[in-house]
Amino acid sequence: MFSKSCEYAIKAMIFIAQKSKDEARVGIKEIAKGTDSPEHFVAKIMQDLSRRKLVHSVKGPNGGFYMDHFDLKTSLADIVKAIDGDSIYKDCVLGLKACSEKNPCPVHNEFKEIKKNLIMMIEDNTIGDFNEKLDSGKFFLRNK
Amino acid sequence: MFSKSCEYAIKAMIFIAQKSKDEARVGIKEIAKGTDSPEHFVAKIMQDLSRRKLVHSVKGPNGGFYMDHFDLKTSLADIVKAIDGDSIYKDCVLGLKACSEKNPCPVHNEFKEIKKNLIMMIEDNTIGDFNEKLDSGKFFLRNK
DNA sequence: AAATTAAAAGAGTTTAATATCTTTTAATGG
DNA sequence: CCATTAAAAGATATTAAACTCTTTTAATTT
Ligand code: FES
Ligand code: FES
Repeated sequence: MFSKSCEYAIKAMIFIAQKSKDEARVGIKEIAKGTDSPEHFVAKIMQDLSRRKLVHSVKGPNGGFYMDHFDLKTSLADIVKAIDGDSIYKDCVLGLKACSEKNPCPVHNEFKEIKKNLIMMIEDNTIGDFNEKLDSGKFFLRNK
Repeated sequence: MFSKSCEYAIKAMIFIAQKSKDEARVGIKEIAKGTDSPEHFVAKIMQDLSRRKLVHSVKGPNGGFYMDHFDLKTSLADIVKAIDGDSIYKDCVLGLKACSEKNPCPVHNEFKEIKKNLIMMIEDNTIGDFNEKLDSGKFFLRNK
C-alpha cells in the first residue's frame, strides 16, 4: 500500500505531533524508538519532511523536531504525496501507462470506488486528529 | 498496491482466459505482447502460476498456456495470494508487526473498511468475468 | 527416430528500496 | 569563543524486486 519510508514518515509525524503538544522538541533517537523504526533511515526521511516544511526542526542542545499548530493540519495525504508521490492518485492498478476513463483496464471500474474511498480517507485525516487517539491509550505506534 | 509481478500475472491470466474461449493455447510471446509485459519475466511468473495449477500448459509445437472451464473460476484474490502472498490480508498499513484489534495502529479503524472492500472485490471477481468486458472492446490490457 | 517447437528450469544482471555510517553545519550553554 | 549537542548532508552498504539470458525438458510433427 505505502512504501516503508512512507510508513515511517506517518508514524514519525504522529509521534512528533503527540509530543509537540507542550512545545517539546523530539530527537531522532526518541522518534526511532517510539515508532520502532531504523534510526538513520528515519532521520533521512525527517530531513525530507523538514525540507518540505511538513515539520520543523532546530539543531543543537535541546533541539529536535516539532510541530506548530498549523503543522497539525497536515493530512495523511500530504505525507503520502511528499514521500511516495502521487502514484496512488494516478497509477493504474494493473500498470497501464495511465489510468483513464478513455483507456480503462478491466478492473478500472471495480477499483475506482476503492481508490476514491482511500483518497478521501487520507485527505480527511490530519496528523492532529491522532493526538486524542494516542492519548486514549487504545492505539499504538509500535508493538512488543 | 500490487507488485509488478502480480500486475503481470493478472493481465496474463485475463489475456489467456480471453484466448482460451476456443480451446486455443497461447504462447508466452503472445502473452507478453498482448499485455505489454517483459517476455522472460512474465514467463517466470507463468511457470509459478502453472505449478500452482491456476493455469495449464503444454510444451512443444502448438503448445502454450490455456484455461479450462474450471480455471475461469479463479478469483483475482487467488492470483494475488499466489504471487504477493497474504500481505494485503494481514499486514498493518503502518507496518506494525501485526494488524490486530488488540494492538491497533492509529489508522487501523479508518483502513479497516477500505481493506474489507478491497478484499471483497478481489474475491468476488473471477478471471472469467473479464471475458465479456474485453469482448465489448471498451477495456484494455495495454495502451499505446 | 530426428528435427522442431515451446515451456520449465536455472543462473545471472540491473535497478530501486531500504538501511547504515561518517562528516559537516548550526544552534546552545558555559 | 569553546565545548557540546543534534540535525543536515553525504557517502556507502545491503537487500529485494524486477528483468534478462542460457540450458534443459517435454511435447509434436515429419
Ligand atoms: S486503467 Fe487500470 S485502474 Fe484505471
Ligand atoms: S494495526 Fe495498523 S492497520 Fe491494523
